[in-house]
Amino acid sequence: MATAYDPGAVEAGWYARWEEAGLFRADPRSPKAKYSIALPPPNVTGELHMGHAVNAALQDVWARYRRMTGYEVLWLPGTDHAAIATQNVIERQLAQEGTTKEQIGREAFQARVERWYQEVGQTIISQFRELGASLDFSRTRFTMDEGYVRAVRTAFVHYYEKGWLYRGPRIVNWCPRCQSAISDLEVEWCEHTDVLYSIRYPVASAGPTVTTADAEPRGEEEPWLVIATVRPETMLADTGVAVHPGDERYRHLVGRQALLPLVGRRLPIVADEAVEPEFGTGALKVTPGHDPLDWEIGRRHGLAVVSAMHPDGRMNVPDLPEYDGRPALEARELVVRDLRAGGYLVDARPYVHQVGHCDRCGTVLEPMVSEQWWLRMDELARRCQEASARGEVRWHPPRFERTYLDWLAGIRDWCVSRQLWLGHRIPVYTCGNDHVFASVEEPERCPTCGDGMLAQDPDVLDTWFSSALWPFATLGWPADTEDLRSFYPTALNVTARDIINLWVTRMIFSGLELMGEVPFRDVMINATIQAPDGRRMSKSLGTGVDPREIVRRYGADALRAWASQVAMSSQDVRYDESRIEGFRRFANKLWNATRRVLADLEEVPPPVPEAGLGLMDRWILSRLDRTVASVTEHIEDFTFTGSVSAIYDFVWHEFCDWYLEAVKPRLRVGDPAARAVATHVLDVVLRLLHPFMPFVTEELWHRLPGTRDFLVRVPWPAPLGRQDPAAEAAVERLIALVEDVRRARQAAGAPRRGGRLLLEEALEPELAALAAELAAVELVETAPEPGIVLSQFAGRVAFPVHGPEESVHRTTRRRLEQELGRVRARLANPEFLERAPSSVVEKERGRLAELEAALERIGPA
RNA sequence: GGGCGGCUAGCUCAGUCGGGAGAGCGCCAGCUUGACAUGCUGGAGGUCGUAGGUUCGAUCCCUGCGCCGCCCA
Repeated sequence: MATAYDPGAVEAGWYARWEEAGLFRADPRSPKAKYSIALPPPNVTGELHMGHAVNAALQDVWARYRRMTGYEVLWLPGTDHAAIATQNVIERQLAQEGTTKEQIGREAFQARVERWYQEVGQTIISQFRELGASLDFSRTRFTMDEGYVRAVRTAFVHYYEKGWLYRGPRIVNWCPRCQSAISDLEVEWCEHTDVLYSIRYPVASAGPTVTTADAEPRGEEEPWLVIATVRPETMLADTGVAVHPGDERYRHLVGRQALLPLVGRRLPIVADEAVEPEFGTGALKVTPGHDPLDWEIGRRHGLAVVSAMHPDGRMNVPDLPEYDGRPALEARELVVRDLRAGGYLVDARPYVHQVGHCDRCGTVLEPMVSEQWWLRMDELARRCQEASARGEVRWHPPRFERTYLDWLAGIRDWCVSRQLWLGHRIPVYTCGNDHVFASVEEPERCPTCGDGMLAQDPDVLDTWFSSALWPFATLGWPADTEDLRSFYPTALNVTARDIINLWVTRMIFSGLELMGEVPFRDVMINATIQAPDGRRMSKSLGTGVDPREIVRRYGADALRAWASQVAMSSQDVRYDESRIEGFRRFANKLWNATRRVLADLEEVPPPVPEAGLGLMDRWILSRLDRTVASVTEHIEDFTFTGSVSAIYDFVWHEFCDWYLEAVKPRLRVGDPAARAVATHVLDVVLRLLHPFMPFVTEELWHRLPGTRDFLVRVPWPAPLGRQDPAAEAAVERLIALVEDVRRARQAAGAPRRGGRLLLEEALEPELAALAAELAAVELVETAPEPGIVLSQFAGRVAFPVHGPEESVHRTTRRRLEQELGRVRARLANPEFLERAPSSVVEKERGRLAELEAALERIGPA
């Protein structure tokens, strides 16, 4: 066995053996209880990043733990076609080659995409294998594979036939670069500094006659209104002016008309609650075609909708040739120039506000009116709320349930259509006689008139529409499959919090509506891993971390243990490589501890005997029982941090630091109890650690004597009922004594070994001898003079050097006296004695006695 | 504007059903210790963001404030 743990050497080969043994292949006919997880499918936009690695590590803890606790586990992998994101990736590639998707055409584009899916899909799967993820790759799914297409079409037709899917012109977030609508949740808001322009809109005279656009003030009548806007070019599509109904300044103008500068259109002046009287002058230009709020106002007041922009973001105003066809920003400059020339521009000042960007390509979004498909959300949202009220989905941490409920409470209909080349085509057809119908199957003729000239809707579905079906479409839905019957609902969904509403919520209502049951019982939200600077990891900024690089340097086990320890933190976690490195060292520690135990094993040791154990044996078995309980409880509570810490501390600071150090001589001479106990502890530790560090535990497990099945098929350890408070108390005294002597030795500047120790407090003889050995001193029966008085344990020790005793005592005395002062002050408070629980008071009195005794032993200065 | 979270050692983070403040890394000093220098031994380092309140007692509970981050509008 190598003297140093080498993750690369340990991890190579195991995954293939696991797969060969079919360990991760789920059997729907197994009599065991079922436990399933649908892996959140990574986008096929590229390779896995740190977020995926963390997410997968947590799921694998559950998958392996549940297998070891007797469940039939299905952890189902797959990938998501991520239409808009993938299309962007391919478009960027094409741009680099100096072409565009329009130039190569739909067919060639499709072929490109297929090739890309193949390559990236393979990379992603091999990355999961490197991480040790115990996925059932025989069931790998893709959101565009044949069966999945059927699921998507079935879901669509289901909603369509219920009347919940409708098509209509509405204002949407439009990305001029992607040339597609995107949903509210895909808007990324960024702060921008723009210019806020104040513009005069003349008020038309009361009569029906049209006045000239550049009307001058006349008489006592209000000659104009001033409106404010950061997007002056949109005024070309204004169809009204709105003021707040309670605004005295404008009350007399409501019902009259304003004249739109540069255009000459008459704009009704309406009163609407949505106007903020404090903003600007309190008068709002209403542009229903290019602003969501204005769209609502326009609807309430029956204002016309004018669209002044092409889908690519250029102006569409044929009547105004000087602006027509120009990009929005260019048109903005021209409009401002002309307003200024016409005397309409009152003011222009810098203005900081939030601007929506496409979260896929970063382009500034243009609210625009277009024809889209919408899914009615009222009933679906209500079902989610009811399921939540019944406690059917448990969130971890629980507060995230509110993220979901708050969103549902203010929900709006879901724009499910996208104007992309990539994705699930909307299964709606129109025949030559204008009959419109939806169909799961590819139809040949119109079901109403039999016409065969069918045109399919050109749009595709929002990717999240298909992702929402993931937990059951992957199991074969809409077919009634064995997998679906055995593994739905799934047990768990582990997800980053930024997709709670994009994905988790939509899976829940899709499951409730299409399967009649929630898709999972538990939702575990994993923290986001940030770059060390506290910002999101970003590929373009070079702050991203490639998990494969980390695996290469520290091992998948170290990466996973770290992920388990940090990823349920309350909030984001900054990436800190030294912590991952710490787990590599931990694996080395475990490796060497195993090596040490194995070095003296000649054969399979007997089981741990009931009697004849030493105090150290009883102590470590007792501590082990507590560790088993703690690790298990923390997994069940979704607080893996506690599990990892419990096992780390036990292995390093109890088993290695004290037990192994203590029993080395016994192991060497073949003490059967020590061999049995040490082997047993390793046996249990490797099982406890396996879900977190599968490779190194598997490797060491198979090196233990005896025939060994794969760890994931070995039962999860249960406490042996070996808790032994007496042994724990006795060994605590031993530790206090050894630490006391070591501290005194270093404080005195004494050599590493040697010295005489007198015990003035009872300690079991076997522990006394052990303490002398561990502290490298000789036990004596008479007081060594001069000696250093110990503080935690009653005793004194003399080292071959003399002189520093008093300075050591001074330091100790100062420490003890400080502490004593605090305890005395507390006990001097009559209210404390009266009101604090007696156990707390007793504890303080005990400490007082200990401190006083220690000071007494040391004596006065 | 509304909501949520964070603020604990130099750094990254645990923790506390209210009762002697922890880990890893880093730092200082010393060690070829019969498993491990990916190690061993000892040590330094914190008014637990801030101001109040409740309490015998607050890092923990309550209120206000500040800064950082996220979500929603």
